[in-house]
Amino acid sequence: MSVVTRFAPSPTGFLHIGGVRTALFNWLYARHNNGKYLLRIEDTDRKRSTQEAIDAITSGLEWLGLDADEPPTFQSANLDRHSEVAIDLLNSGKAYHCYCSADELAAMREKARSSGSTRLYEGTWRDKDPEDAPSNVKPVVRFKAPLEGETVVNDLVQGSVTVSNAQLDDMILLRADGTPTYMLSVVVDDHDMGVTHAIRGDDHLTNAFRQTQLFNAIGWCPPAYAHIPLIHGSDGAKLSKRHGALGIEAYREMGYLPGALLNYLLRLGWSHGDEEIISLSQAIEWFDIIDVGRGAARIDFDKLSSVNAHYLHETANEKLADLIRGQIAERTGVIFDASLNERLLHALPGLKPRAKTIDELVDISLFYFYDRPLEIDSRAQKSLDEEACKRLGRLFPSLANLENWSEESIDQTVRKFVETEDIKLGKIAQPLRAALTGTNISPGIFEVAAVLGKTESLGRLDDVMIK
RNA sequence: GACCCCAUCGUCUAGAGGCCUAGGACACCGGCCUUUCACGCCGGCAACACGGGUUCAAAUCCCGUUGGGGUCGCCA
Repeated sequence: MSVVTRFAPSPTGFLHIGGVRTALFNWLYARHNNGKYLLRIEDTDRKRSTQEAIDAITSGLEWLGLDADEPPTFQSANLDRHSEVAIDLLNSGKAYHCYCSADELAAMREKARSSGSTRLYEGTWRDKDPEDAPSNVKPVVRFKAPLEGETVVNDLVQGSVTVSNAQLDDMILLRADGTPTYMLSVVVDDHDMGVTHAIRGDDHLTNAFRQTQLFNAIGWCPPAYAHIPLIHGSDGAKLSKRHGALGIEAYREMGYLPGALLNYLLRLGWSHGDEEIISLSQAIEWFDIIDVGRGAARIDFDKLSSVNAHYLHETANEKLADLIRGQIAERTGVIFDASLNERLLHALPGLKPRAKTIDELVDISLFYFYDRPLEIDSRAQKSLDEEACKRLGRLFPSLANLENWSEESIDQTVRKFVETEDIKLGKIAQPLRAALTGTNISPGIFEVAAVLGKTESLGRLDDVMIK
């Protein structure tokens, strides 16, 4: 039987990092087994589902490259089918109408909790005569769950998990308005879509028992379940919306690369020996659920950054230029023409190793593009005292006379100058850096001068030097 | 509270009874390189939650304790 997995987010909020990891694991497992990976939008809660959230999920997954093998399924489109299954269950005596009011239910819940029971609904209408039904109440349809014995889920991650059926009450299949509930919809859709492996968050583990019971009652075979541990915040608490969990687009905006994010997430809870940097194709080859860990993991932005830095450094300059050009233009006001594009491309090799995220890369690239005269920051200002400015003035002519403006020739010229002035290289290199970049931190200063070009370099020098 | 799950350096993890004096990565601390900041390289700090078993031998198996997490909707 060929493998079919699915990622089934509900579009009631953004696509968060835990969801992305669930999607990744499902995607990898399908790819590894030459199976199919499907996307199902669980939008049966019409009040809370939004088009905005659907778009966020779709574009997030697209950005990450987690492509589904078929167009997404919208659960809301299958409502009739779900209801039919419930009606069948009703007709075969495996489900029944329940007329309890919200107040009655609340009372039962209260009672169950104080008596230490998990079985919230008492099964009031399970065996009652339908003749006794109040005419003014629209009933829900409940599943007639087994009262005795136990239900076992052979989880691919957690192992065999058993719960006593006495713990599980009769879940609602159809609401009073006739619409199916999540528990029913998931079961029917998983079956209809041919899902063989349901890889999802650990928070669904208890649902697996009820879903298994439903599958059995209908006479279908449940998929293999794999409940992966949740991702916690750096404080160890649940990564929830309330605790500042972010949508995937926020990570994009923070300057993380999709490949890096995926690599980082993959290593959260899954490992292959000591491997840390793992390409997607390598991951497909190696990934198996057996290697997924059982403990929850905390998100660590330092490590994410470190992985991101690695991917950033490996990204081709042209690609990087495409990624940052817009932001540079926006922040400096420059309009990129052929020569500025050229400048950016030449600047990148020196800039790249100094940045961990796309954001940082933009930050440290800006000085190449600001218009003259440059704003000199306070730290750089310190190396531009009168003496230094005069020295730059004395250096200027020999640079102006350079015919071949290259990193090597600038290097030679400056070193010669250092000899004649009998000073340390730093005495001129730092003022030069301040003049050319407006800061005291930058790539090698000869490289900077070369990338900037002769005209721009001499101009920036002229702005601060004393003749 | 009830039920279920989990437990190796600060963090992510390797580890399937002897290969463990517990390995790697991030972070942190030194050093080298160097005109600055990085990158890179070298080195260091740092963990089997606790208590009982089982065994010739336990981080690895069993039980308990403690700690953490999840679930308990006519939400998904």
